[in-house]
Amino acid sequence: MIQKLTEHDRENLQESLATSGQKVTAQREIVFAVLLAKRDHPTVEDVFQRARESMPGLSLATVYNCLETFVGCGLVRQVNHERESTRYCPNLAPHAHFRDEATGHVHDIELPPEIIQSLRSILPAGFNSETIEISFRGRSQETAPRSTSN
Amino acid sequence: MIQKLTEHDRENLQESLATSGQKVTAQREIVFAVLLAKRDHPTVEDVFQRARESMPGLSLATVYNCLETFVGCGLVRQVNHERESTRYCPNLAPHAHFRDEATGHVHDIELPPEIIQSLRSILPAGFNSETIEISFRGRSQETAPRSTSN
DNA sequence: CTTGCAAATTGGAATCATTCCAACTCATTC
DNA sequence: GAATGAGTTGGAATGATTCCAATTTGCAAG
Repeated sequence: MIQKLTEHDRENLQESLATSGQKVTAQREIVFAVLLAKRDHPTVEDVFQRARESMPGLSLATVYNCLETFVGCGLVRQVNHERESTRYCPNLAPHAHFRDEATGHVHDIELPPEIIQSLRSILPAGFNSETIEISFRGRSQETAPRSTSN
Repeated sequence: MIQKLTEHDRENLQESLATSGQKVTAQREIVFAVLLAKRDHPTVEDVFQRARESMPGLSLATVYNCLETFVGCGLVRQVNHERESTRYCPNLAPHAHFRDEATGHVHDIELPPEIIQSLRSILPAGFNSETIEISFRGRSQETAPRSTSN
């Protein structure tokens, strides 16, 4: 069973929602509380299960709605890039990706070895990573249609 | 219509496949050629459409198979993390994620401001990014069940 | 208090990428 | 030229997510 929000967390919720013109509801409180209670990067289904313990009537659609709302007003982050079709690229050189939110295009960004080095160095002892994925998202002034096809 | 593979690319394909005990087939050649022809990070559906121009009978399942094979033998990369349920986290501080391939657990990794700085600096002029996502994947000796729940 | 409205919620249907599967093809080996 | 096994195929199944139309709720104005 999920404990109630602290006064502080509740205010935070209330303010963030208010900023984008939305209200605190019982469902939103519970979903938010679930996220704060156990920070294990739950899936929607996880959140749904946990929240239902406190509010058996809660629907999955509402969990989706709440989470979307929270992401929208910056209360939580989505860990996986938003779900889209998987994309493939034959560029095997280390590089990051930049996804233009306006056009949907993905550009390769060269990745200097120093950066890869320093990234590896932030991993705590005992963490071994074969793969690092870096992706930016934002807008670019696509001057010429390069990067995208070559 | 997709041009044929160059001698060099074909050898590359042949060798990579051979290394993991697999053969070059007409379908694989075409799918590989499609990937090399236009490096715009196509989706499976994109690849399917393009490849079909050269081989009308090609099936979608085969495109999936080919791409999986290529990823398996290191010929191409998957740009989106493999498709899984979206996950959420209320940790708004800048941090990277480490996904343990053995357990599936996702750990937050602190992200020093210098790194964020230097990452931003590799973006070419004209690219503005609000969001950077960094994720490692590998194995960790999960000494204690921390990070994952707190 | 009621009435009425807009925002939220709900359950179920629809969508879409992906996976699964059983049948079929094809090159090779015996 | 039959057996073997990898590869391919189309269609069905799955699973996450979105959509939608029908309530319900929270509040504000009368």
